[in-house]
Amino acid sequence: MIPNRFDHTTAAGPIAAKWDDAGCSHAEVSPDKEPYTIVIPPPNVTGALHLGHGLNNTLQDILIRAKRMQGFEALWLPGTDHAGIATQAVVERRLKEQENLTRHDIGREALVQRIWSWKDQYEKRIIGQLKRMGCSCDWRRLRFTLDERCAAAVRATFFDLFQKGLIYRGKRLVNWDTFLQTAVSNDEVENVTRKGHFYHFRYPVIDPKPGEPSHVEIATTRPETMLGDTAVAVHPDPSQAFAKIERELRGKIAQASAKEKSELEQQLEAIQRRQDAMLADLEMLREMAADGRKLMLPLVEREIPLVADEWAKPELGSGCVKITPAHDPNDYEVGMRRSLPMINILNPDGTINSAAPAYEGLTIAQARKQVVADLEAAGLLGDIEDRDIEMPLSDRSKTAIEPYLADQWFVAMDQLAQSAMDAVSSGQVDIIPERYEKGYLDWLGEKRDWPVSRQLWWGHRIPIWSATYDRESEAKQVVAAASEMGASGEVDAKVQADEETGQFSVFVCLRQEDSPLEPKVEALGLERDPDVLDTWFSSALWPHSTLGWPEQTEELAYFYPTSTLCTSRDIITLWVARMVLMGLNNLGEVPFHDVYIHPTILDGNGERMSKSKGNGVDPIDVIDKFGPDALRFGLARLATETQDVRLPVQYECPHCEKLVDQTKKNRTAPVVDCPSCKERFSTQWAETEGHRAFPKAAVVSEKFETSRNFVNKLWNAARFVLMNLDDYQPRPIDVETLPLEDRWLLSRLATVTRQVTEGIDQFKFSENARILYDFAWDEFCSFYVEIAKPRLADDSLRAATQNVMAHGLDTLLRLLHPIMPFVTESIWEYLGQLAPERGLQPAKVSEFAMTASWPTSHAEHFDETIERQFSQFQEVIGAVRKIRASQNIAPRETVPVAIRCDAASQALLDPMKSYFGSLAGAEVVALGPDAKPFATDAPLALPSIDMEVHVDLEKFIDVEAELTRLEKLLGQLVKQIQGKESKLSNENFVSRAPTDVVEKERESLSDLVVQRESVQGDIERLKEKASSN
RNA sequence: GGGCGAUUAGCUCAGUUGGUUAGAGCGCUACGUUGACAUCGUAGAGGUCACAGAUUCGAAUUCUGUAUCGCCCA
Repeated sequence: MIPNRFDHTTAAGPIAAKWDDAGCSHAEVSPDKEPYTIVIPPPNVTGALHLGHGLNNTLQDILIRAKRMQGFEALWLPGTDHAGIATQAVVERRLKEQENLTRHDIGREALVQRIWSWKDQYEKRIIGQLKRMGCSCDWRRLRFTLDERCAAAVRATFFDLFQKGLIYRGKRLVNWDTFLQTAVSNDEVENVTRKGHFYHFRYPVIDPKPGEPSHVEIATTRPETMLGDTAVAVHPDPSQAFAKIERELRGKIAQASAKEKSELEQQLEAIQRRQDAMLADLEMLREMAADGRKLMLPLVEREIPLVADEWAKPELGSGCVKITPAHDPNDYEVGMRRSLPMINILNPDGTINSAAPAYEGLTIAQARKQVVADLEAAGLLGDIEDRDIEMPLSDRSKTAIEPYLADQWFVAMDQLAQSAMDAVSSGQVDIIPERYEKGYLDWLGEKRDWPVSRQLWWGHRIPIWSATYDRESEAKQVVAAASEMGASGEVDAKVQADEETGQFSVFVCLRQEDSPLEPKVEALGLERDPDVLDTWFSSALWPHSTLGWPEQTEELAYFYPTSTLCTSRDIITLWVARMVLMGLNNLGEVPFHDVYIHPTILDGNGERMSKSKGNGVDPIDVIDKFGPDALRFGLARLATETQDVRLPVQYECPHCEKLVDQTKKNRTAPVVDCPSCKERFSTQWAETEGHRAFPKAAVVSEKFETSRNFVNKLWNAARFVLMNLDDYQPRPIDVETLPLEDRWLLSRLATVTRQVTEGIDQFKFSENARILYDFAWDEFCSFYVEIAKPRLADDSLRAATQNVMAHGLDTLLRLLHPIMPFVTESIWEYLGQLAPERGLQPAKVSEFAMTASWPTSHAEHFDETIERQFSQFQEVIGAVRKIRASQNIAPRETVPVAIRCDAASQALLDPMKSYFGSLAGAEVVALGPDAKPFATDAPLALPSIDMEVHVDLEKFIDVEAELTRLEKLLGQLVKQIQGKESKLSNENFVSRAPTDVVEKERESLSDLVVQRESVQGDIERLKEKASSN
């Protein structure tokens, strides 16, 4: 006997093992088949996966399983990403917390060793998560962005770009993370608003002319940066600047609502007052700047110029701004424009360096205090205002980012970016949904050079050896010596002049990993760059490095370009764009044809899921509770075309198993009181032993409950089918001879198969899930299976019913398999035991659902008339049920029913009379044009199909209930009739709307009127009857 | 400041090119358990489609503006 529940806890493991043993997910080069390839967006080994990854990977698996069934050689290539900064940061933080050591204490090799063991641990966990979700990756091809094959690809690419002159070294202002001591990209910086202060300083003017001020006032939120000031700027044309602001404000006022107007007018007045008060002074300063006046920078006693630059805003502060080119991005621009010196005042660890000897060694915070105190002592400190300041924070270390001038390697993006833009504009790469193309093109269009150095130890080390020389001839000699060491494809050397120092740098790039040339290059006095490459550099190569490039493997020839990339929108620029340009550079071909961008999962409060917030849900917790199929089905339903979806998150109380909504408050609490059973449970924040004494609650979402129920429904429908197949004999299905309900099922299967097949190609995951859910539940279970019950009991119909039923279930299993692989596989096995040969022309099916062929949509089975007729039947059933419910007739009672209809409907319904029993607890006693109401009658008219359904209430009558029902019905009818009448009496509607629409309205109005009269008659009769009793 | 998106039932979401009474799941109410399934069945209640204009005979749907929320970029 088959159990009445699908027990995923015992079933899923063995199923996965069988697939694995049979090599179902392994793909090989098969020239006679068309390839379909997906490379996984490699998850970071920094941490475990949450439901965002769950969604991403479920969708990929749906695609790959469907394509595999469709006969493609389907390869889903798995792997993980080393995630340079993130992973090193995690390991370093642990090192500090647990052993109070820094990376410098243990050294490069030991740190990298520790990160490798971290990687091993998390890679294992991630792969385990994917496997439990049922992901049918080709595990034999598992890759890691830092493995040898990927390293070879990185090396080959870097060398190629270097040789093409697309890699150069430059000083740039970078986002410096003083904790991790590395530059981070803009994308790894998050701006937060903090409370801070706005300090006003006075810088003395050197030798002011008569009438000129003795001091210039500036203001800053970061006082310590004044140590690196190299100028003070004033606007070159303050009066014009004021005029421009006034013009803009007036423009806004003209368009503003009354409410905003007064506020804007106040702003305008303020600007005017300011102009009156300050314009003369600012113009004088402008003249002083033109005249070359200098200021004395206090504390460091450096002469700095007063310059005219538009960065100074007359409307803000004193109208003058200090310029610190080495520590502020805007000031850097001013420095470039005005050729100012750039003085770096920071050591890599964020302490003040020897550029300001009096402050050397102080941290930024200490220096800030000291500078303010010293300026006050010197009488140069003005007001200190409170102010909200925007502060850049490192995503990785959560410490403040310092703009910092450093040597970095860059990839010149001009040509590369253009090629990636062209690939999308020309349609070689399709981004779906299309709206994401804009962001991609805009970002690439800026063609900003890509800084690829990271001052880290975890990553691909930059393969450049360098040295600096005073004389160009000397540098050229070294270049010549290095170039002679190997062929031009092995070694490349360049000289780069440094304008600032007047020195000459020699850069030598080596092509091979562990090249024998390394010691020779080092013997020339060159040193290898200590930095590693940005992680995205190696992930940019992922679609081809994983297939063996730079080797010309047969896998590469066969599986590349890949078919589809499935990812989330936050890395369209960081990753997708870079894969496109690297694929084009290295292979001359785009890496994939379709980029499908799926939604981002938010929690119930609309916030992104993350482990650090506590709202991250581990797919394993959901699988433990609801099963892998429920997880997958639930996630697939979320994948609509929108960009965010909300998934409320709950704790599952370990005592009573009730779900407790997660709120912003309780999600960071170490222990929570269960509101249902009043017991306590702990959370991921539990720290003390006291907390840990309470059992820990899993974090899940009830959204998966529906899906779990669906799995159960499917299981039980299959169980019914299986229980009735003991004497099954395969026989061809002859459509012409089948009764209505069978032909209806085949017609619906044809449509559903077509829709689902199209849905896969159009990435309509949610719609597919809905179509299959509705079909399986509302049609296959609620109607087909119910109708099959009496037929299976009838010996003359049993065999044909078994064949169609087995075929229907078979098709449903195949269509559902990509979304719910485990339960469908399990049923498939049972079905195979009883009906190993099945189908329209019975044939032996494959051993696994996973390897079964995808159903074909039989267009010839689609029959509109049949579907319309069947829906008439469904309407009649619905009418009987409504009457029964309104009369509170007990389900075990069978009610006599009379159906007044035309001859055609009579012919249709006559053979289906016996199904009224199981579907509506009714017995049809009269059917056709002559069917009459009963003496004690409950009627329901179905005017759209010209039928009336009557139920004999002789034994059941509840006059009050019936009157209530009829009067409610009458009310609805009257309302609808009024609406229609007013519509049709509107001359505009009648004359302007298309005639068929008007005609339809007229018809439906007359139907409603007929119905109203009949209901009124029923009410009167009933009232009479009630009063006569 | 710019871009993208969202706003529909208590909650989470559908809603095709404008056209009957705007749908589903969960939750809620009532009734119901004799072999597919209570992880179920049947019926029901529940909506000013964020707001304001415009276009149209007709707008959840098209356009403009506003508000709120989220994300990305500066």
